[in-house]
Amino acid sequence: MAAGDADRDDHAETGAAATAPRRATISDVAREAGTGKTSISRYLNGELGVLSPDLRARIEAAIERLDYRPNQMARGLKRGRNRLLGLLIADLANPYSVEILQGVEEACHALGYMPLICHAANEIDMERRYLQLLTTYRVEGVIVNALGVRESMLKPVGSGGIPAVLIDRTVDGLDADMVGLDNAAAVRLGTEHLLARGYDDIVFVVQPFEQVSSRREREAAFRESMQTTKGAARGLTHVLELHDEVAVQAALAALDTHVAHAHARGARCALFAANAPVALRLALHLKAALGAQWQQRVALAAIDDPEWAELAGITTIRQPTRDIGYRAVEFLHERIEGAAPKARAAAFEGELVVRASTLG
Amino acid sequence: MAAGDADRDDHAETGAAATAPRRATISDVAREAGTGKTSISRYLNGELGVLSPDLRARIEAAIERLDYRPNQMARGLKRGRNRLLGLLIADLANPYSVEILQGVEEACHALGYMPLICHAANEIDMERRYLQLLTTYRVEGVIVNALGVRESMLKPVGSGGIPAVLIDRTVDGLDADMVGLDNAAAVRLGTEHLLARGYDDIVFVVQPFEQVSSRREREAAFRESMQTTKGAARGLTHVLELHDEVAVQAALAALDTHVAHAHARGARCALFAANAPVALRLALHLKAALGAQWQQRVALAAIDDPEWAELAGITTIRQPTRDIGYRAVEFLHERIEGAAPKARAAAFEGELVVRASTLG
DNA sequence: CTGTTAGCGCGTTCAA
DNA sequence: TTGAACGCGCTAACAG
Repeated sequence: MAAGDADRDDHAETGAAATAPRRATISDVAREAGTGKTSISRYLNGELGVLSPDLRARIEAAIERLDYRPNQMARGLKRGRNRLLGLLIADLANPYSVEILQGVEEACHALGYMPLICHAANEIDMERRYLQLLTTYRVEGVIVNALGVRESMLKPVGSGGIPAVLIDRTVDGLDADMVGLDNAAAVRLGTEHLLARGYDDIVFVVQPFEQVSSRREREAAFRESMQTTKGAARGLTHVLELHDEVAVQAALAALDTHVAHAHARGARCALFAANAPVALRLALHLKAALGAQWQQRVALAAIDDPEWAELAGITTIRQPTRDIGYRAVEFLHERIEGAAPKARAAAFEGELVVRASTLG
Repeated sequence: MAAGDADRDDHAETGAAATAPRRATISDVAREAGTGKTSISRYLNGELGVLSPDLRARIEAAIERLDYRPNQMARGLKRGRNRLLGLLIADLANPYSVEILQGVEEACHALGYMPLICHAANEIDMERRYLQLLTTYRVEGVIVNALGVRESMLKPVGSGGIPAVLIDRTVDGLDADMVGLDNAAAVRLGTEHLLARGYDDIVFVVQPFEQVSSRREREAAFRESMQTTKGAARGLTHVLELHDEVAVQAALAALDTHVAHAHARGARCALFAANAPVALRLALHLKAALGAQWQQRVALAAIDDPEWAELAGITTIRQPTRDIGYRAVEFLHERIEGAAPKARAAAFEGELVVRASTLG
């Protein structure tokens, strides 16, 4: 009927199936309050002292009546900041990540940011995709906990680009802020506990660690802390590629024979998992291989403290995940505000939680 | 050219500490390619056939050179759609939620949406806050899995507002799409399994269920399936308020005495947890109270199939979480595209996973 | 104290 | 085939 373009007024109250009653804009509010957009904007931005009580009341009423909500997008477009923080997580199925998340959210909440959470689900090209997407949405900063990010991906981030902070792992050739566990200390804590408990054959089990700095550091720390030990305890590293079932089976078989030999030798054997996913896989295998009483045959310790640790009774090194997440946001915030361009790093201490598994 | 306004070229490579080299805009690209913004826009929107090969090449080059990324915010502002989907999750610490998330992400990926994940961490005013925030960011739709959302909160959502779909639980007085588990069937599956296994004293353990529809439904289904049973099996419901430690202790104590009495009576007792968090709490308690061999004293089954279920050897009813999340997005998508205003519901079937716990 | 004006980065007519 | 002009919802100078 109408020859015009967008001048339809069919959004009248036609009952229930009304076609999306356009959300009120700042202009609508201005009209409703009988004033200009500027005053509304001022009101919204808390410049209260500058408004006459009368106008202020009218504005309040109008906003209420129209159920008006300022459009963050438009706001961001103008201001240049949209209060969005990108959060790239490699694997949300890992309880560690969720805990980090809580800290991040808490901090965002406190500092007025809105976290845009991206879950790469361990897929490396997902990471790339999301990183681009975050860029596209003009997030003010990114917190990255990823596996395959190359320096090239964050190129625009590190130097002249979006402020970034890394969690738990660094990226080769990229100098960004970094926050995580004090891996060396944590591993030492675990190793020394096991040694003190009389275990003299310790196997450190870790996922392929070439790519991920924290894994590398933990493994190195393990070797070192075993070497500096006076005793004749044996230390060995086993690699578990969790996403390759065939490889896992082979590795577990190798582990089994190692444990068997140790037993035959009369040694007391302990497994030290580098993180929760590894620990879970080990526990499942041990249970399947040795029965419900597996705990009495081989000790298991791990970095990370997942919810089932207590149930399985394994000794763990708990990370202050909440603090880590919180600090990450703080770092980012400072950078966004334009502070300290020198790359910083925060390493938090882990806490040893001794459970039945290593009391044998 | 110089008479213009924003013709500053101070973004030259001044070294490392360059002050945030403003991201290229569409105008920059146009200038670089020696053309107008319109052509760039066309190129971006895939209207390729309308561009001369020459221009097209120049544009491509310019974009490459400037590392240009279209600003989604501005784009959304104009178009009215920003491809953002709000996702409100009550508790990410619950593995169920994370699994749902995977399905949602997968679907978003496929349909071209960007999920904006909000984690309420079981706090009811967080939910409110986030719901407002989502509105503020003009998400095109919301997927809600929450505990305290009232009809009033989603008022603007249900009828004339943002399209919404509920996961796992409905909201009183709100007719939105809904997707979740077929609770009645799932509970029946579990109950019948337990009865068939010879358990004749079954305790259904659930969190306070007045507010959350799925809990209500599960409890009702439990009572019903116990009643329709011919045998003389006993059925009882216990409530566990997980966030109130005092109440939990009391409830667990009551549970203990119940189990003891059952044993004294010579009955075979089984616990049926309404979800994973409850199951975990129960398992932890049983282990503490009965020792590592608790499994042999009392059977434990649960709805939900967390990663530790296999480790603890408890029988579970696994939900097709991925499908649920995926379907939720599909529903939302259809609605966003302006389809079917009648509220639909999708109930997925659970799958019984029998483990040692109920084979006693 | 208040309103007017000019864009933010982009898509979309409408002419050329 | 291409480009100029206008406006999305909002904020930030400038006047009044």
